[in-house]
Amino acid sequence: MKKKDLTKEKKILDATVEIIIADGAAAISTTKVANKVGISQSNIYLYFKDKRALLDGVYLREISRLGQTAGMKLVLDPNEDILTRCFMYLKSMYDFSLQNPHSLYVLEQIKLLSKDAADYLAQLVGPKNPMAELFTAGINSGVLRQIDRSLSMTVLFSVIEKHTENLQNGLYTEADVSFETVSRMIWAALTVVPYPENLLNK
Amino acid sequence: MKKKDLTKEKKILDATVEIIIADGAAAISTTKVANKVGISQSNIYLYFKDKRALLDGVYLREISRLGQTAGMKLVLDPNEDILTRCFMYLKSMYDFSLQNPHSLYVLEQIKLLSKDAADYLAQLVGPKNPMAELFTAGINSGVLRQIDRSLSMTVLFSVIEKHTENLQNGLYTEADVSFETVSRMIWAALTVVPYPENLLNK
Amino acid sequence: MKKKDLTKEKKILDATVEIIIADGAAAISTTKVANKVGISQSNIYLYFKDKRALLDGVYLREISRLGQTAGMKLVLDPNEDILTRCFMYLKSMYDFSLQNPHSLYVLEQIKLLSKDAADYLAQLVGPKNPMAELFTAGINSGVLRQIDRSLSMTVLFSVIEKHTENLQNGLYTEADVSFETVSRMIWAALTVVPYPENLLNK
Amino acid sequence: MKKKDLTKEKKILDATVEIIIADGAAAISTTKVANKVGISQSNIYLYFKDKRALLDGVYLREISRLGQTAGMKLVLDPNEDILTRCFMYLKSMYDFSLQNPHSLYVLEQIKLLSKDAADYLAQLVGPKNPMAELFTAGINSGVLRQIDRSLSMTVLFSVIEKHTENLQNGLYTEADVSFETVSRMIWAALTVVPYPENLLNK
DNA sequence: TATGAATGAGTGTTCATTCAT
DNA sequence: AATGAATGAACACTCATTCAT
Repeated sequence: MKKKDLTKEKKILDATVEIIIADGAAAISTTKVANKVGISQSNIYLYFKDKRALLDGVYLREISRLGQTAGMKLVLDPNEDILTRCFMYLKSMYDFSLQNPHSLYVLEQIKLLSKDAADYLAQLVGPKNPMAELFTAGINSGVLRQIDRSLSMTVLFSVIEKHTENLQNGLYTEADVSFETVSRMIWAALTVVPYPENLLNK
Repeated sequence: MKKKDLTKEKKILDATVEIIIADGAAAISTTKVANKVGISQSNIYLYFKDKRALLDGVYLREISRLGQTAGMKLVLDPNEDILTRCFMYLKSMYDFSLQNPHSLYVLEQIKLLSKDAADYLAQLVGPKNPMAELFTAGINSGVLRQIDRSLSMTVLFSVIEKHTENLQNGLYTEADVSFETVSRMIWAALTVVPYPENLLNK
Repeated sequence: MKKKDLTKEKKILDATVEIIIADGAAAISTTKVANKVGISQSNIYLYFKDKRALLDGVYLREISRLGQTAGMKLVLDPNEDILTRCFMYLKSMYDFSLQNPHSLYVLEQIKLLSKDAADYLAQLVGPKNPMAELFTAGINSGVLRQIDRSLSMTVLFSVIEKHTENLQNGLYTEADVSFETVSRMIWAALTVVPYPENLLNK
Repeated sequence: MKKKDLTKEKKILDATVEIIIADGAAAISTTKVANKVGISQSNIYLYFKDKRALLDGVYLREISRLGQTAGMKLVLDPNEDILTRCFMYLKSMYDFSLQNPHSLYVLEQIKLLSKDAADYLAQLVGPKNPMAELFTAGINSGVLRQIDRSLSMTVLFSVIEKHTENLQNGLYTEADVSFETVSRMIWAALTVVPYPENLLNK
């Protein structure tokens, strides 16, 4: 169970993601993943003890990717003012999604497969999450709408994911539906303050 | 493939829905469904030619349930003013979801299982849909936000679904998070006009 | 199990034959036959107690059709001279096959499905068969080759069947490969006497 | 799909052939084959990707066996005179069939099961087949009867197959019906020249 | 570290057959 | 005479997982 060859582990995760994108998470099988990587099926079990562990691997990598997004540093900086942090969070997510057009979809697909979806989401939205504190602060400072955080998160993620999907499918271009348009909508849902025009080109 | 025993067909659909709720759409198998109904597995094929047809059956029943919601008549009435119609649409969906707490989840699960999700969604959001006209009118009359309809729909459905789920899971009660709270959030995202306070208790 | 409606029985047999021709005997199923006839599946069991009985029905009808061929009267007439009877048998089979291009194929396909093929063939070539006597006489009178009858029959049937199949498939036309050509070949295999030119246009 | 254990693959093919011989090709099922070999059913899919591939495997092995028959070298030698080559072909087939009493039957059964029989036959009788050239030469040199090759092949194969079957069934012995007897019959059907007595004991 | 071999449980689907109406 | 409903057995095929090498 020692994972020496990190390259191989990465290849396996990549292949899994490819399959999710192409056929959905329900279509994942160790056979298909192994074929895609070009290794033997049983080899996968050296890197992941389970199919479950494989899915977890994909999920966690995607989550951590999301956490390492550039703008995140600013978002988590407690010295920055709340409104800016909130807006930058929105912008970071948007940028991240356009740069990793399949990330949110992959996350959703994996959640779909697990009944214990709540457990997973917990790692993202859960109480231990650094984001929780931002939300609390946001509400307390009168920026964010006073509503359960899960609903705000839902708006944020579902709109950005749908928008990304639309762009991928060529339904429209970013010229037609810009960041400003999308973020105004999300901002209206999440906050009770005017859209921060000044932050737009920051 | 004649379906005399409508009771049985209903039972099969019900069992399928139960499984989706309990374990997700990916967990559906004809065997499980049959066991739940208490019939032989092959019997299912007398009522549904395919597993696909079974899923379609579940999907369509849920969709039609949604379309028959009380408030829908008002929503589709072209003599009513646009703002009222939009608000009533939102309210109808909200009420429907609370009364059928699993409907939206079931619909989403089935959509996520099918790659041809677009085809399905089409029946709901598609151009032939009577809702499309409401949206166009809503935008033209300056009530709705000028943004691709799919994004507005996403906000509407995902928030209501999440809210319903939260209530189901006992995360909070309707006293904590009321229709007004939720609808204000959605309204802010969907429209560019003030929340119609007067329609609240209509 | 009373077979009142002879029309229906015929329709079932016809449908079965159609399926054999299209997809082979292995593809026969009561469902397919019933669908083709436009009756319910269980209805078939009123006319045939078994799938086996259905196949038998097809087989026997085809066999009896073969026995009722015009030229057969002459063949079985013991007053006619042996050489003529032999030639007419060959000609009868040839004509029959061209007029019923699927008959021999159907018979072969049904035999394929039964291990007890020998039992079936028996009805055709067996000792009780009137043809047996013709063969014995043919050999005794020095017309037919002294060889086990089954081998002669094999040449006769397999060549005619293949020829019919070739014509059906458009591999060549009767202008290219005439009765004379084919019958000369068969005649050479079956007999030890010259080809009866005079009987050709009889 | 790598096949290291050639023994196992062979065993599977052998079991399949046994079933064909006992019950006909239509009776083949992966379960039966697996049971006969004494392995789990799914194991078969490690050696053959398909049931189709399994049948192909049986077919091709039988075909190649046929091609490797001793006398074949002489048959294909273009320096040998045509009449000898033709006779040796006949003799090779005869010897092969008696030594592999089920080969021709197995081949026929598999062909009958496939609608695409033509494709299969092609490998045996097809235009790319070295035998095709022998036939053309045979006709041009005035040895073979001027008739479509498929008809000649039919006589050759069906008679030898039937003869082999008769011997197997104990209908008669080789003392009763010798190679000479059978080959004279086939020779008469295939050629327009006298039987080559001198080649008999070669 | 990697693989080929193996398997048992499970998949959706078709089938021949029976029976009450 | 005809049918809809029902079923158990069989089918080809896929899967996650294990193990010896």
